[in-house]
Amino acid sequence: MDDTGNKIPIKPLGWWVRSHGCNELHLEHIELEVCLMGWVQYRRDHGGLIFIDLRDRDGLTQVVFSPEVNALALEEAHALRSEYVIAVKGVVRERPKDMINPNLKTGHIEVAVKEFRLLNRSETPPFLIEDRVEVAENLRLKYRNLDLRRPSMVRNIRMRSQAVSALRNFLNESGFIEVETPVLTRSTPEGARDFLVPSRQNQGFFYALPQSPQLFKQLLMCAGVDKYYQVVKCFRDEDLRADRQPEFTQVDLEMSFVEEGGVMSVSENMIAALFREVSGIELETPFMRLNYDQAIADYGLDRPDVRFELKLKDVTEIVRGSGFNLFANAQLVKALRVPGGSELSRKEIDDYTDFVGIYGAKGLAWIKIKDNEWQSPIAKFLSGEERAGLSSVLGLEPGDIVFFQAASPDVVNNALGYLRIKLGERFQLIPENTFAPLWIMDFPLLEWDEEEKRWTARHHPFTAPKDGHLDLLEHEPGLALARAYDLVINGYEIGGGSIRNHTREGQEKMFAVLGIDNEQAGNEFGFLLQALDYGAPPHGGIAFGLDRLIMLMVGAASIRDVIAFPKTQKAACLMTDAPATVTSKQLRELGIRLREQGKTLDN
RNA sequence: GGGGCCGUAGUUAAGCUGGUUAUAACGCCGGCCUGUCACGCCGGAGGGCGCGAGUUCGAGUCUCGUCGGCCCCGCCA
Repeated sequence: MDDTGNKIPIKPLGWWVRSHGCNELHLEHIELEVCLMGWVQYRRDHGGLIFIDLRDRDGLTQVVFSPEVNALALEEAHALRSEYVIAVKGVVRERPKDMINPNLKTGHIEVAVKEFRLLNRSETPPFLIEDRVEVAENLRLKYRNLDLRRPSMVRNIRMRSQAVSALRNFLNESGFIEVETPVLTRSTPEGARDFLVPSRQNQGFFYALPQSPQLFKQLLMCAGVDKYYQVVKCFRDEDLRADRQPEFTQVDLEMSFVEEGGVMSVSENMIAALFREVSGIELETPFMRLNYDQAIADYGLDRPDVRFELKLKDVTEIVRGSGFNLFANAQLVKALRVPGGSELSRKEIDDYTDFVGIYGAKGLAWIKIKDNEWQSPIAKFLSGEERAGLSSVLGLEPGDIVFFQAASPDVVNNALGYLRIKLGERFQLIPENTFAPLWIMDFPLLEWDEEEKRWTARHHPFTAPKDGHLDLLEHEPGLALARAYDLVINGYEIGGGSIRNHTREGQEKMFAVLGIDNEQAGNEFGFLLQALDYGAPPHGGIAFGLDRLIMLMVGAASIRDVIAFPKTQKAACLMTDAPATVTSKQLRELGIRLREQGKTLDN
C-alpha cells in the first residue's frame, strides 16, 4: 500500500455503537443523530464536498462530508477509497427536493457527517463490488468473500436462510423432530461413489461420508421417532453439473405409519408454505400428479417442465409400413409439433440436429407445414395415408414444424425431450416467474444395468415395490413398480422419496434381485435387517435438494450462486485450494502410501 | 472416460486471412471541483497475450501438449 500522501490512521471502534443499518433511514428519521458503519461503495469527491455511499448487507446510505459540519473530517475523507471500512456519526437530513435519488430506498435522506472513524483500509478489490459487472466465475470463487458482498449474492444467501427457517418452522409445527446423524459412517454398495475418510485408529479401514442419511433415518423410524427431519449435508463423489455439487444440502424427512399420500401431502404443504413465506407465491395444492409412463410418453423425460404445453406424440404405428425405412423399422417413432415453428432457419435446424446428437440421435427428421405443401427432406417418402395420419394425430396446421425421432425408446425420448425444452426457450413458450410443481409416480422399481448385467435399484434398495409387485421380482423384475415419488418443479428434480420395505422378508427379496446375497446383506446391512426384525413400523419419507430449491426460488442459473463457498466442476475450492496434498507424516499415521510418490506436501 | 466453449492491462472485452511501438471502456494513481449519486474535467501509470514446445524471416493470431474455468454426455440408487 502507498504510505505517502494523505494517509489517515485506523482507529478502534471505541465506544461507538451502530444505531442503524444502511438501508434503514427515511424521512421519519430526520434530525436524528445516527451512527452507521459499513464499506465505501462509491466516493464522489467534489473537493469542497464529498459524498460517500456507505454499504452494508442491507443497502446504501449517502453520507456527506462538508466544511460547514466538520472541516477536518472533510479534509480526512479525501483519503477514503473503495471498500474502506468506516464508521460515521452524523445527523439525518432531508435532501433538497431535486437531489432525491429514487434508486435508493434511503434516497430521500442523507447523513451529514459530524465525525468519522476509519476502521480498516482495503486494497483495490480485484473486481467491482456491484451486481451489474460480470466477472469470470473463477475470480469470483477465488475472492468469494468479496463476491459475497455483492447485493445479489447477499440476497441469495439471505433467502436461503429464510427458506431453511420456514422449512424448519413448518416441520417443527407439524410434529417432526430434528435429529442429527453421523457424517462419518460406513461405505455401502449401490448408489453413487463414496467419499472415503481413512481411519487412523483402525488402519486400513475407512469411513464414508453419507450420500444421504437414508439408513439412519429408517433406523430412527425403527426407534419410534415417528417423524424425523434434518437439514443435512450429503456427499457424492460424482462428476459435477450446474445443478450438482459434491457436497450438497438435503431437507430430509421420514415418517412412520404413512403411505405415499401421507408423505406427499406433508411435502406439498411444506413446499407451499416455503413459497408463501419466502417468495409470497401461492402454489396450488395438491400438486399435479403424473405417472412415470405418462411423463415419458408426453415429455420424454421423467422430470418434465410442464410450464409449457408442447407434447410428444407416438406415431410409430402410423409410419409402420412407410417407404421411409428409418421410420418403418424403428422401435419407436415420436413426433414433436411446434406451432409456428416453420420460421426456423436451416441453420437453426442443423444446430438442433447437432443438439440431439448429444443424446445419441443419428439425425433429426423434420417437416415444415406450408400452405400447400410439406417442405421436408423426408416428405417424398411419405404416402398420402401417412400424411393424413400424421396430420390428424398431430393436428398439423400451416406454419408448423414437426420434428421426428426414430430409434430406441431411450434415444427418442431423451432427444425429443431435451429438444422440447430447447424449443420452448427458442419460441419463448416458458412463462417466467412461474412455478409448476408436479409429482411423478409409479416409477419402475428396477433398472437393467447393461454394463454390469444386473438389475439395480432405480431409487434405492430400500424402496418398497407396489402392493402385489413383490412377486414380480422373481420372474419379471422389469415390470415391478416402486412405491416412489419424485417432486419436479420447472424441469428440476427437487425431491424424491418412497415408502420403504419395513419387513425383513421384503427387504431380503429386494436385495436378492439386486444380486446382494444373504452374506453380503448381513455384512453390510445387517443392522438394518436386524432393526426390521424388532417391530419396525411401516414408514416412508422423502428428501429435497435444498440448493436446487433455492436456485429456483432466486432464479439463479447455477447451484453455485446459492452456496456460499461452492466448488468448481473439478470439485476444487479456489479460495482454500482444497483438495490439497498432505504431509508424509499424516499419511504414515493413516497407514497410507501413495501409488504415485512425491505428491505429498513435504517433498 | 468423452464432446463443446473460453483464457489478451486490476476487470470486461476488441485484435480480419500471422507483419511496424497490442486497442477501448471501466477501475487505479495525481491534479481541479460545494450538490453529486455508476459525479464531472485535465493528466498519468499499467499488459506482451494462461503455461510449454513447435512451424515461420516473423506468432494473441497457425500446430501440438499442458494447466485452469464454464456447459454438456456418461456417471449422479
